[in-house]
Amino acid sequence: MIEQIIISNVAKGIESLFNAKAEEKQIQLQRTKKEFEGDITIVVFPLIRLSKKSPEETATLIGNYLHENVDEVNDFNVIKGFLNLVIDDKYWLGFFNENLKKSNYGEAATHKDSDPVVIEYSAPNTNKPLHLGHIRNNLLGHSVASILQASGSEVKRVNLVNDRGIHICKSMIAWQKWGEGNTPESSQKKGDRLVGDFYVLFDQKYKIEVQKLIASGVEPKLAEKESPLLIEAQQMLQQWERNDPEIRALWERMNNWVYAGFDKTYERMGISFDKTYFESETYLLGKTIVEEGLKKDILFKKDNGSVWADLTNDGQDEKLLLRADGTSVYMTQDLGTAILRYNDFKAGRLIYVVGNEQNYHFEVLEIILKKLGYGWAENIHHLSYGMVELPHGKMKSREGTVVDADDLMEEMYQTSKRMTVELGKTSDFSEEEAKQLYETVGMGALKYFMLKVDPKKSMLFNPEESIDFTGNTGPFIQYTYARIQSLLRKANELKINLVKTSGKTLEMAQKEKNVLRLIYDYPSVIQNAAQNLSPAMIANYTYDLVKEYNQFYQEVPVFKETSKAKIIFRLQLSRFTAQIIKSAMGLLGINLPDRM
RNA sequence: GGUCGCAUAGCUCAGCUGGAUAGAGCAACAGCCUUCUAAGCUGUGGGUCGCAGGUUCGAAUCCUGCUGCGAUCACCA
Repeated sequence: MIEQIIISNVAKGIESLFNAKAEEKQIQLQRTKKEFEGDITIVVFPLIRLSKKSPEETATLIGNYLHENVDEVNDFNVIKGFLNLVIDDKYWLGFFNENLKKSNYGEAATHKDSDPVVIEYSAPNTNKPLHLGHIRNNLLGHSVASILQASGSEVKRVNLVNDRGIHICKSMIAWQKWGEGNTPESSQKKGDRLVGDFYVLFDQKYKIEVQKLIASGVEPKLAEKESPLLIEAQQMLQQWERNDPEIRALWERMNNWVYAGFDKTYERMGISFDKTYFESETYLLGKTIVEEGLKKDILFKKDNGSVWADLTNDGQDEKLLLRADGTSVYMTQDLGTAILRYNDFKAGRLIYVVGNEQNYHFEVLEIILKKLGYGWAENIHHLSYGMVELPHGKMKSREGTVVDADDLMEEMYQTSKRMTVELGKTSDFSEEEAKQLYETVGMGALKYFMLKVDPKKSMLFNPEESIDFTGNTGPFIQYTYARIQSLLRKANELKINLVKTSGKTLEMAQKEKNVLRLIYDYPSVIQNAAQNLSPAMIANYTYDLVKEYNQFYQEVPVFKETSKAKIIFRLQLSRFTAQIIKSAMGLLGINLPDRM
């Protein structure tokens, strides 16, 4: 790496020039700004303490030293406190030729010695279909997993399905009462949608019942608690916990409808898991751990029998872990599943992709696990992402503003189809090819839109305006890729051999070099994105690369060139760019068309 | 009220561990298809980086306070 060469030589230079020792931090490199000549810039301000000379003088002395002692440094210029180094094109071309044939360029080999990263995402409830919020969650989780893999980690993707509880009982009751034996088949509805509809129906009937009670003189709060429907749901939950065969059968039946529906949604989204946990199988897990903690006096019991963790020394309040009746709460279960998961995979790291509304929960989870003696709890990482907001605020099921995942994906398909047909892109496509293109572009637009913003920031989605297809978008990147494929097809027709390298003596146009410089950055972009758990970094990098490539494409024609070597170089550069686009978009779960 | 997070162009977003005149896209306007795909390229206009202090040779970036927005603080999940 050229950066390493420069840093070590700057250190040497400082020693021989100023008789001083530079710390690593003091040698700061950055990319030279476009408006100045050069490739790499050294910021000399931190070094003037060592040189005891003015910034300009220091820069000039170091520049001279590097010019004389480092082959790759061809020239330099000094502007204020910035030393701009011109790196010989031979270096860049050498790098290019060396890496041209690496099919997985940018991706690091898996380090086998370290324990796997376990990443949880999706975590749906089985009482309603997936919505916009889940889309961000799923895309983020899946993409971060891919990025970690590419950076060299072994990764396990897990899902934890919330398949039991009062919510699913509500759907079950509504179905029993008003379902008329309807099934996904008989109603022609996706199973998750069908069950979700019954959940909504329960809520409607429940509200009517509460209103009636209030009208008959019952206190509003009491009415909400004493509604016969709600009591029925609570009783059903108890029956479920007692393993009542009839209830269990219905529960299984309806959940299976939901899973069939989820599978379709996941499939269209391109999301998958290595393992799926079900809460019905894990919800009792935390109890024994809590009881052990109680024995060891790490936790304490209140007079009514409820069990708590005292976190007042950790800047938090007290946290309930077992109710007075001995039943567990969300936190209790999560303690249990964390330990289970850690043991299942010998996890080196546990990542949870969960919205930032649960920041508090995860903070407390980690503290309690540590208190209970699980040192690995510090390897828990909550990938806390911002909410997806609509122009008028959050999604609210009551106001019918929930954006359904399936609906949104279908809309993206239709928009993609409309745009593509308007542009006349598919006139020579078969019907099958055309459909595939609409899907690829529509999903590409959606995924890129969701992933290009920093995960921790909340983002805005406006259902009124459809997601763009021009500018910083998925389709723009896909389009560039398709353009390159077109070039390569033509090269193939012309029987141009792209195997042999073009040597180090080629003269590059500025636009070519710009593209090459970005290609050079890709491996470090992956590492950075992995470190920050940020698909946005991959997206923004790819956009920069593609934008730069399009400038090259527009300004530097390939096949008009008379020099054979240059034609080959430009095609290789194009192919290399396409390869990176494919790799990077792969990390975001975005497919690419060969024509569009 | 306590805790945590966010605030950059009309809108949506970049800006890596502090470094040069703060960048893109959308929208607006003006150009570029007899030339490898115009879902593209070029140009113009648009900013007190929420406000006020502080640290530093240097602050959108770090610290403090304030304002605004959001989340959270349940014997809910």
